[in-house]
Amino acid sequence: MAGVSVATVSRVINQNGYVTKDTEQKVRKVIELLHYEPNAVARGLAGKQTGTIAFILPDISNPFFPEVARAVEDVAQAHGYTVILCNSDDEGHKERSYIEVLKKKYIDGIIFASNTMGQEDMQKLYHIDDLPVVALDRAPTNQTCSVIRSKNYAGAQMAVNHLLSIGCRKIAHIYGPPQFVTARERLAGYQELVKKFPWYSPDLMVPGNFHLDGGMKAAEQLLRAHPDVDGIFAGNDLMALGALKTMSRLGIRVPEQISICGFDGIALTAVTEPELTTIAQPIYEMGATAARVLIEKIQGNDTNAQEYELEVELVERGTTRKKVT
Amino acid sequence: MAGVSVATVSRVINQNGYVTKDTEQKVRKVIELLHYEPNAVARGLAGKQTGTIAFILPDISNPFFPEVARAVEDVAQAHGYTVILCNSDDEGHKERSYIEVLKKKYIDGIIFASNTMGQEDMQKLYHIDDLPVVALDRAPTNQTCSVIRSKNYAGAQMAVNHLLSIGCRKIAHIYGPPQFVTARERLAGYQELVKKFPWYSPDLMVPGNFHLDGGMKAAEQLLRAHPDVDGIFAGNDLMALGALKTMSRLGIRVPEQISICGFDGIALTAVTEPELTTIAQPIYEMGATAARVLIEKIQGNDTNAQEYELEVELVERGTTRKKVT
DNA sequence: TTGAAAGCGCTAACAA
DNA sequence: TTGTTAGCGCTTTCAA
Repeated sequence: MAGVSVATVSRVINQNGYVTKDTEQKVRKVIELLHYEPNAVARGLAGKQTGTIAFILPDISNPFFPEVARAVEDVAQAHGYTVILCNSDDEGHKERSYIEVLKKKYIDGIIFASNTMGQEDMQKLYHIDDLPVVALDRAPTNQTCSVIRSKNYAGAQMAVNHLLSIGCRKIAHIYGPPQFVTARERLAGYQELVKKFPWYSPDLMVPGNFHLDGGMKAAEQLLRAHPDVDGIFAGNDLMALGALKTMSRLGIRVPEQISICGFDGIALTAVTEPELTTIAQPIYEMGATAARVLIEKIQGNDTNAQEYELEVELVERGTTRKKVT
Repeated sequence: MAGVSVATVSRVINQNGYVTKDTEQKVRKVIELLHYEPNAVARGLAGKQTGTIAFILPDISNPFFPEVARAVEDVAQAHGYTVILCNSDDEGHKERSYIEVLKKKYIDGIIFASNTMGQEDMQKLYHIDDLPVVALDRAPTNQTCSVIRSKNYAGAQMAVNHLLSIGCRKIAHIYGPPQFVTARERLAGYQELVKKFPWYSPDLMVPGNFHLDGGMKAAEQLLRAHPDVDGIFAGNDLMALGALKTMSRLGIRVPEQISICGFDGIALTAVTEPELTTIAQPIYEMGATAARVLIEKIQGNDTNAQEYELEVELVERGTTRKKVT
């Protein structure tokens, strides 16, 4: 110790315990002088907090997630945390193996955007009750896990209402894999609103896979069965873009002949021409909120689970336009 | 120790030092029994290796990077490493602050895809000579840093040759920010090949920003100055997509009136209609190679810097088509 | 071949 | 208010 003391330094650095202004000054000076940097790993060992959180998602290549990841990292960074990225491909065994590794590394908390395991599994199997967890888009089943979601049901209805309002008279829906809550909610929102119409028919709802190709195929199938469809609400933007592609290939004009509305609000919706009308989730905000909530939990405030339901917004663009009749 | 020994366990786990088959068996059994999991943080403290690498990139929201990140994470994961994600926005101070944090955390190595600092800075300022580093897309200036790149110059010429071969007779180039080597190399490749033609003119090269809007504006500007351009080679896919958008807005048919070729091979090139012809880099492969090389360095083999130059490939799609004359 | 013990660098309880 | 010291859980000499 160039100055005088020993682990009073610790007190200075952590700003806890009693220290005289005087000695504090001294210590800080020496710290400065020596370019001293506390060793994070040692602190981790001693304090069981590493200033690291993990973000487990299905696949960072899926265009929805980079923006979320960016938000998570931004907020984490701002609070002095570092984030570990984990691609689970929605496979349970990958999630599990990540969790094991992460726990060994004294991770401080986890943000889950991957859907495989029920919360119960997580708790039971991995004893992460103690570990702060926040989830994106799934129902909370335990007390320690907060959830960030957005208004899928209401959003779906906004989409349908928008299509109705511009004059569509037969609206179909391409829905995502039913194992995702988001897909189910959006489907339900559509169905509820639409079932009262005379043109309603269950096979106006066709399954997709939340990807481009799924949207393309679903749209083809749809048009074969219902050539008179004049509006499509897709369960996410990727499938909507797929549908748009199919239209383009079949020589069907959008929005003149068929209007298309997506869901998510990913950046890609602005690259096509016409640009895609969509129900935009506050994607960045969702990631940022998740990180914020997680960090608050880690730091001890706000222990109980909460559900945050963010607003969605209709972004009207080229793939939908008022019909001139 | 439930079995018999003490830190022989360490030897067993790390498979080093002498241990009898017999005691090894015993130890393993107890490990199994107790569900013992070595504590990674403690190992980190003791051994100065944490099994964690960092991936510093400009922005994970930029569509080029998710696929790289995915590759890095896949390979890391396969080798028992965990990856920390860092968005630098190409700002030096962010890179620096990350490096500081990462060093404190005993990170084992860094993959750099961010371009701000010269290697010299990195070495001089942050003493990361000891730390294994591999860079994506930049010239190596020091001995310890390997570089992964792809054939930008040759790729640019493939693009131009392709446009020539389908009958384009006046080919423009939208180039990226000159501070990026990749942008400079692609520009050089274009220029070298094109300067011998009578139609060549320096203002056929217009600047873009590697983003969609930059491509859109550049294309507008270009067409104003040279309405007779019939081929555009953009420095990356995003700008090419921007150019495509501009064409679509101006009612110019692609590929009939103007052909467009991009560079990178990102997934987005398949969402538009027509789909974008592009010079595809092996994006995933680049990330995977970076991770592989880094891990090899970390593990001691292969200490010296190498340059890996990966092949690119022409992916012919809808935005270019043989002119019928 | 195995055990004892000294760290790795920091935090926190306990004395002083 | 500050110093001592015992861990945190593992690796690694050095002896035995």
